[in-house]
Amino acid sequence: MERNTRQRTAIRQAIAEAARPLLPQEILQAAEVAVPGLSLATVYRNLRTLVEEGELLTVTLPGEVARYEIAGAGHHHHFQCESCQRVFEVHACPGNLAGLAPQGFVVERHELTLYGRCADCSDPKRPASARKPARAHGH
Amino acid sequence: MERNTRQRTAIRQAIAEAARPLLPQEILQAAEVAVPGLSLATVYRNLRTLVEEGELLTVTLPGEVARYEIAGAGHHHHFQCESCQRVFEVHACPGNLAGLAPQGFVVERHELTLYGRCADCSDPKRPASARKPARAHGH
DNA sequence: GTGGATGCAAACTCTTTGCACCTTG
DNA sequence: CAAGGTGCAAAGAGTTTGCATCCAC
Repeated sequence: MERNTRQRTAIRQAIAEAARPLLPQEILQAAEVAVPGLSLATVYRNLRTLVEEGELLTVTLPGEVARYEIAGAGHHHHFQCESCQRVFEVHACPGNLAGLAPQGFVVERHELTLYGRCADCSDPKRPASARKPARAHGH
Repeated sequence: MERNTRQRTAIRQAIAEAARPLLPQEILQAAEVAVPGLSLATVYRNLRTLVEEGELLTVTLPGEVARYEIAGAGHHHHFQCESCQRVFEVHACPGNLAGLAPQGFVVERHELTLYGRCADCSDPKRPASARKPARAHGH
């Protein structure tokens, strides 16, 4: 049976408030404000549980680690800003992609990712350097 | 200056012969036939070098580790078979995706991945279980 | 001969797991 | 109070790197 712990509540809320797919690290940062001492392992365990329950969706962009978003928005795609690295939902779809595959291939679903500049970063009045990127590690 | 070692030659050839994007592990397996004792570190080092030189392309599908393919095929997308997990090139593109993003977003490029059954796996005469999957790990 | 390349093992990042303790229902 | 949840640290997978040795040019 499912329990409602402070930790789970804080994790759920952090994702709900973000309105965009978040990294586990970002979720930890947002949720540990409400629950000091929250561990990354707990974030991962809850993410898995919430995905299995269908409350969250895993968003995996090419070459990126998994992000998490609230489920229920229906079929959609994602846009990643190449300036701030943040990911946004795109509620549009080119559709009708079954014909693109070679002879004999059966297309069942598709993933589309758009790249470019988000509204903030393409606005000359608000340069990218003024905003905090969604991830900061540099290999 | 670039050198042509037996290792680099074997790695290059393994990828060229595959005609589809390969995992580092698959490249190692194919290349160590020609160069016994080849190490995975050498595969990774050469992959990086060859990508930097523009000879190879990194193919990163959502939620998958990087694969590598020969560069120069022009703009294309990929198809992953959900039965054998292998990845194939798709030389078609829906095009004209710039209009899908929200107001103020600038689309510069896109990635599209199709999922379904490859020609082999959708052919009832050749069941998937008869073919070797491209990756075998099961978390 | 010398600088790039290799093999090995250790280090690193991201994620999962074992275990003892704690907390919710 | 029992089952599920948590924190910590250790373990795993995939990838990178330090270092001594090797070998192409």
